[in-house]
Amino acid sequence: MAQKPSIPKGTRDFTPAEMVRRNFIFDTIKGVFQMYGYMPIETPAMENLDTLLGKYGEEGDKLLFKILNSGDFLSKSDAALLAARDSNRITGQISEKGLRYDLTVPFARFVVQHQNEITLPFKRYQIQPVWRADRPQKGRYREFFQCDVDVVGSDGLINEVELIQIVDEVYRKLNIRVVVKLNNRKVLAGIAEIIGEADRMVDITVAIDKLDKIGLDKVNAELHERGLTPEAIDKLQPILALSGSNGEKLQSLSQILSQSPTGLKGVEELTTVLKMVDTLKLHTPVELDLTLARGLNYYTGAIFEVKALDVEIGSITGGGRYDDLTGIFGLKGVSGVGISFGADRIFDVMNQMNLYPDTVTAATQLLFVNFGEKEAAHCLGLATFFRNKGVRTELYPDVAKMKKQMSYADKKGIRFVAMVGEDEINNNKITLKNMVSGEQQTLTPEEALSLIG
RNA sequence: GUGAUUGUAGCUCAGUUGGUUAGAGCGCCUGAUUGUGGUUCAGGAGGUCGCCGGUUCGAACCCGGUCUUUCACCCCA
Repeated sequence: MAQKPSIPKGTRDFTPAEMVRRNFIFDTIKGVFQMYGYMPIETPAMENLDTLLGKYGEEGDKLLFKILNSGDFLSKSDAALLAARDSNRITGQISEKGLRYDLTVPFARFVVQHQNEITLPFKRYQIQPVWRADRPQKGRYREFFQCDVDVVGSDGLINEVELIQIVDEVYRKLNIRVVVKLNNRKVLAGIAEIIGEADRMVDITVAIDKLDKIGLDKVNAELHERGLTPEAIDKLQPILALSGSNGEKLQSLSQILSQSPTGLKGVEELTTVLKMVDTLKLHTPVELDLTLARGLNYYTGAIFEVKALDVEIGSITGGGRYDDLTGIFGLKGVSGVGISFGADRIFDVMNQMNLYPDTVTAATQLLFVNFGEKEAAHCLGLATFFRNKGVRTELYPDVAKMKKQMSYADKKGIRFVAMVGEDEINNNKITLKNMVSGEQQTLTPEEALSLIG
């Protein structure tokens, strides 16, 4: 019985036409990364579960895809837990591997594990899929590609600047209008500190992150719900109301945070980065956004987010500085900073706006019609001639009706069809048909080449 | 995890208050045209109406469950 084939929720197949476009995106991004001295690495799709667990917060743990142990995994598990149907606790007994949730944590693991083979500062890029057991929705998939660039082992803020420069360059090459939003965790920590809620930074940031979306009143309501005192919420108001240029915001902040050394350090970092970025004269606006929080709680300094200006789709790139991610795996004192381009969202944006240049194609340029065994053998040699000259060439593999072979060329968007039968073989010519104009003429291979090239 | 929403031919979609044999456009296949595609014309194939169960004399249509699609929330690229 033939069953209807399907793929898991939130995953997708990509057709050749789509892959050509996706590869254009990947190649563009990769090219820019390499131009800045980042080197590629790859890590396994699956990691040991204890590498992943606890790195993304409670919510992140829930979104991890876990892999069932091989063999008779139930025989070794605790009967009482099984009987109690306690999924959370039974998980540790039946699963010890999980699919990677992002590329940053596996990278941190990689750095620690290979610390003797790599030279700090270590600049790497990594383009691989990640998996999250989320409910799919607009711009959100369960399997998607991230394109990460990170540098570890360097505290210099020049790295932050360089990353912004990379963002600018990638999106200029892809022709997507974006804005870079910049914030700093130290500033957020300072704010939490001076309003007297130092240990509630995550609650505060998660709430104010929604300011754009739900408005001030609802943010205040949520802050209250999350257990902040009315006094603290009151003190927060002037900060939420901050406006003006980046410079003006920084000025106000340095006053507001004057009692918080951490906060002031954040302001100083932001100032330094923004000053350097200014001198670069980028196309992309860089905006200081205090409401930018970002979920991942391993960030300790700069936080970035990039939003597309012409398409409503959440952020298409994000990242930040993490001072001690490798510490969890036993290597202290190595700071990292990096960003991640969300390839699938970029793909969605590019598709929606049809931003691909016409040159994005991998179509065959020349098809040899197959008239029979003898003719095909002759065409094999001719095809090699054209391929050696850089023409994407194929020979139809079967002796099929002309109509079928022509329509194959038509559907594949092949511009030229070569017909080589007995006459052509004898005269060492080929009959070349231009599928767009419909014209055809009999030529020597060299003449044909100049027409195709 | 919470709340909605979708599912009929390969694709996009019609399908009346529940009533005989479920339709259209596009695509596909064959021929008109044995060395000529895209246009035209003639013909043809293709459907357990997502799946399981229930109500009914009778279900694509009503009810329940389940899977899937899309969307919002939580969270996030």
